[in-house]
Amino acid sequence: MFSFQPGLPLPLSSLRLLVPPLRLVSAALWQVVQRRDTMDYGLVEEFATTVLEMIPDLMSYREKVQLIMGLRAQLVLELCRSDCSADPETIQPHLSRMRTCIITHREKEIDTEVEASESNFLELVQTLLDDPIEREHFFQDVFPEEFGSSYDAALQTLMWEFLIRLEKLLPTPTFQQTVSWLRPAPSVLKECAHSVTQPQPLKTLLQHNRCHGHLFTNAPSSGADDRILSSLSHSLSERIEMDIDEARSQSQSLSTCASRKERDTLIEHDNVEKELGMSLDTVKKAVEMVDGRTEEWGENDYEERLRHDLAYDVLKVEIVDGEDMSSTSSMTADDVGWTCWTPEETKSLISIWSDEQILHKMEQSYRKKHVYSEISECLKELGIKKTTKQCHNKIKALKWRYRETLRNPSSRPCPFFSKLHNFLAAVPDMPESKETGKVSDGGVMSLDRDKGPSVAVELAPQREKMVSRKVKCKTLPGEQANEKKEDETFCIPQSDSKMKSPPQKHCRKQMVEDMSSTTSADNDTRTWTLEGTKALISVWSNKQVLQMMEQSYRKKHAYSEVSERLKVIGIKRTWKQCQSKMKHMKHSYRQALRNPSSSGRATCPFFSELHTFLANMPDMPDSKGTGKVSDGEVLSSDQDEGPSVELEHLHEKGASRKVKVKALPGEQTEERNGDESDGRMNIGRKQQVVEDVPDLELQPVVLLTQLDDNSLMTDILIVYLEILFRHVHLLFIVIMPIDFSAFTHFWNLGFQLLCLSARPPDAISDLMVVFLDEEINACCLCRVHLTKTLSSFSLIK
DNA sequence: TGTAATCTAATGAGCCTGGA
DNA sequence: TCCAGGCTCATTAGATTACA
Repeated sequence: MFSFQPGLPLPLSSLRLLVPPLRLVSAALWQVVQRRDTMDYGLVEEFATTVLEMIPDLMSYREKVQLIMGLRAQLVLELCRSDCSADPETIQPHLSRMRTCIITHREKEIDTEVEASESNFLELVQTLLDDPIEREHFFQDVFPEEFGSSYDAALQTLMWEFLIRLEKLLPTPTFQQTVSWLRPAPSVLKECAHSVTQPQPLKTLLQHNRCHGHLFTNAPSSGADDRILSSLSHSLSERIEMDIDEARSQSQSLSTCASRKERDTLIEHDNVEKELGMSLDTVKKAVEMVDGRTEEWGENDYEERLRHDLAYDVLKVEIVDGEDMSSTSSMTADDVGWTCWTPEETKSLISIWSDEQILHKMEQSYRKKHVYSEISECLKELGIKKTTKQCHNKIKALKWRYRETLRNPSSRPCPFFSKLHNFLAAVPDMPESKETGKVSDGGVMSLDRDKGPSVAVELAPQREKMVSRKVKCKTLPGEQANEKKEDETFCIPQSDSKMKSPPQKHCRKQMVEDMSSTTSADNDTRTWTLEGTKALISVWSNKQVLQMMEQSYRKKHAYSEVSERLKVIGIKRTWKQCQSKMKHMKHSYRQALRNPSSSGRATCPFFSELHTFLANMPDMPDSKGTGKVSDGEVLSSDQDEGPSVELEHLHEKGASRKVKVKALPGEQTEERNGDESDGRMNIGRKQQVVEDVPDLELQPVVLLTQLDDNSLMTDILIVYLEILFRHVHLLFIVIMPIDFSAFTHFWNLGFQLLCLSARPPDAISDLMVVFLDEEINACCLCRVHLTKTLSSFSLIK
């Protein structure tokens, strides 16, 4: 995959024209590992670390640690081998990095084996540095055995796995996708063409391909060939008549014109192509932002560029809320003024802050500036540029919020409460809670029983906390004890702040539940949370709702229906609120349509989701190239706009998935099946009825994998599923072991989880993953382990 | 229905005070 | 003098309201 034909190497300048940059770098990294260029392992490790921080689910904790530590360890040993580099000053940064890696990727429970390995390795390195004789013995006898060919083979396997998964995650877009993603702007052509201003690399590349027999003969002449000559030959009056005729023919039928048919075929093909790319829309947007950002980097700092060009630390920030945070991301710590801490950054900060060494240093000295400075440095190593002062401020704010939550549970809940609680609870200077009771080492907070059900948080000593990281939630007498793991219980993404989570008057238990995730009802009836908005979109995009909207000019009943449907899934909003929110979103969507630039899209964070059903609405503006709507049919696809969101290609998959499309009263009835679907149904005007499909296939089932903390993957999945549920009535899925929060995330969006219906969500521990559609499997970009068979699934059902 | 104005919440930064 | 805690202010952005 990464190697070219021997004897016919292309120069890098030509390769750059042919191979996507990410794949090119992947290939280079692979070669480094394959050739065992140990001294370059640092760069390889940095790349892997950055990607894995962004996409934690790409590899398991063990795999991650083994890959990253494995690379770094080889580099350290290589440095130790040489007399000139075997000094603590050179080695120490590498060891610190290994430590950071372990902390960063550490999961709920500390892996003692990993910790022991690290500790032993540190000891080994220290010995090698201190004792030259021991060092000689080690490299002569031990090293070839322990760090020889089998070590390299294991490292190569891990690296290969990593690169392959990355490759699958970000498949190279097709030409059609690229066309659809390219924003029409005057500078685009100039910028794109700039990369091929030097003719030689292009010439070399073309010659190379010619040698490999990729030259194709002229394609058969299409009808469009003569169209240009034909057009040029008409007079003005004829032209006007033709335009009128064409408009008429468009509104009546697409089938009368052969050339149009042909174009539609292309459009359909284009749509099908876009289906695959659809899920990658979010990725694509982020990549665009990254691309834009690379201009800001100087040409000389290659390593820095490499890291940022490929690192998805930028992506992870930007795609969470669909906003372009690039302006702050690219600044140096010193440049930044009023900068936001993203959830990921805050998590990293907490992760470093909660490290025993850091905590110990905090405790040791009243003067803590150097500790904040160290935290700042650690963050910098993770690619998070924050000044000492900013770290200090943030820690202060987090502590303040944590204390406030302790003192007054009815106050605004503290994000990351449980994470902070894991180590702050044991800090001696924590205040006593006014309402919830005392907090002391190893003690239990007493409850304010007058406030109704409450939660007692067991405060184990800090060391124990670091290991178990569990928060015990107790209910009042008479209620069942409930134990939840901390991350499942408290942590809500801070990014949600964008969608607001205002102060709520809850009892402690309520607070815990609210913070636990997105499952619980959206109790605040005034503001729209991220999940609430997504749920609204989900309901809005429902065929019946869209139909109600279309049927009458008076839409109150439709908004009421939306309100009711939201209520069912626990989101209480009046129809007025729904109307207002929908209006607002529609407006944002329109603006984004009119202004297809990235800034325009930034005003509409749910563009992709809205585009799936709003694009076909008759009252939508005819954006530049977005597609014209006429008589309920989309006449041209959005070739110049964002990726299409239709999934008609999925219909093609199964003949059993026969979809009958019934026209509304007065409209002509037509019948389609999946194979015939041309992908241009107007959802709002037509009623789809699925017939003759077993209940099993009618029941949508969510596909979940272990993606809970991965915003990128979750976003992709959400978009994908939302589309899927509208267009495809088949079953696949799922799941487990899975983090509760991931499950609830989808639950809150109103997705039904067939296989979970019989058991409470938190009782699910080891359910199966079944895919009924291979193509979907390919689209989902998920690691799905098919460890059981279909028969297992029927058991689950 | 679209849009501008206003309201509200979240959050980083900074100021003040007391303590080591 | 420095730091932490407590608190306020400024900035930002989403939600809501009012009006054309």
